[in-house]
Amino acid sequence: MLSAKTKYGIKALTFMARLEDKSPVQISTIAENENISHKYLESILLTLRKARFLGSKKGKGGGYYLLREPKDIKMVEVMRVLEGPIAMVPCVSLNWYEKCDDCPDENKCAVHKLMIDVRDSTLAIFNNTSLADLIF
Amino acid sequence: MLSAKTKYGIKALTFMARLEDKSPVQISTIAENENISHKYLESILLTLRKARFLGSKKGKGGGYYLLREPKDIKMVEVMRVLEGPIAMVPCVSLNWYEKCDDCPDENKCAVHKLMIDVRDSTLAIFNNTSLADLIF
DNA sequence: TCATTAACCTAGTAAACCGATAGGGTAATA
DNA sequence: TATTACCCTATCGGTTTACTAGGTTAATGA
Repeated sequence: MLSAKTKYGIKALTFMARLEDKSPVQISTIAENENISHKYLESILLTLRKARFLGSKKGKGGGYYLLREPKDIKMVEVMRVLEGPIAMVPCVSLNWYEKCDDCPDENKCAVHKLMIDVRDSTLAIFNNTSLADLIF
Repeated sequence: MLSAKTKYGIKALTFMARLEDKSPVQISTIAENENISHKYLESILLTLRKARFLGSKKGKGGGYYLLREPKDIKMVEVMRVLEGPIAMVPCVSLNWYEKCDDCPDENKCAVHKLMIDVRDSTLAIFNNTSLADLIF
């Protein structure tokens, strides 16, 4: 299951990407338009800012804004920041690898073999999709 | 994340598929060989039996056995029984569809669009992989 | 200068989910 | 008829998740 965090994060990013005006957008604006809890969205945008997707401005007229062009924001980066590993099992994760306790030889493991295929195809999609591709 | 339930279920199925002897295998045998808790595996095999992947035999010399040839067991069926929906969000699920509360129009939703692609590529893999493909 | 605005940050919580266990019941075998 | 091994329900402890509370800091502008 995709977490609400990731879902909301992507929605917020696309909301910003769709705007003509490039001046800062307030959390409330996004929260109301996308039907997301203000406070929860706040924590998500904070994460996205720390990951260098967003910049922010405090005080009156402040808010968040995209630091890069939508076409330069690959979904694989967004997914890794918000959702974590792309792989369905740690033993096939490229960035969060972890050995299974129970598996003596992962080269003979059926789950491992299957999940590598799934990881690769999912990865290909996230690598080839940018934020710009999701706006229409 | 893939649940332990699904992981153990697939391991149990491949364990059986690899056997020359087609007589019933006891839970304990699989549990010991694959390092799975006996009691937990028991509940998983029960699920697989109810889903008609396995048959069972009670009493001494009893156990579980595959009802179909490994090549005729598609992973998409196994995944749906053990893991549930293939899709990462209910709004793109073919078998467990559910509308999002927050989304007024899912045709304009970025998450929806992205997750349809992921679902389709994952589905293709599970459709084209049988239990027999995972034994080597 | 100082009130207002809006992002920043830490902590906490209720509910849900998950992996595992307990403890019997039932049917088949020898 | 004792043993074996599957069948079934209930429960539990730990973790994660979605969300909330409540205050701090920095920028704006009247």
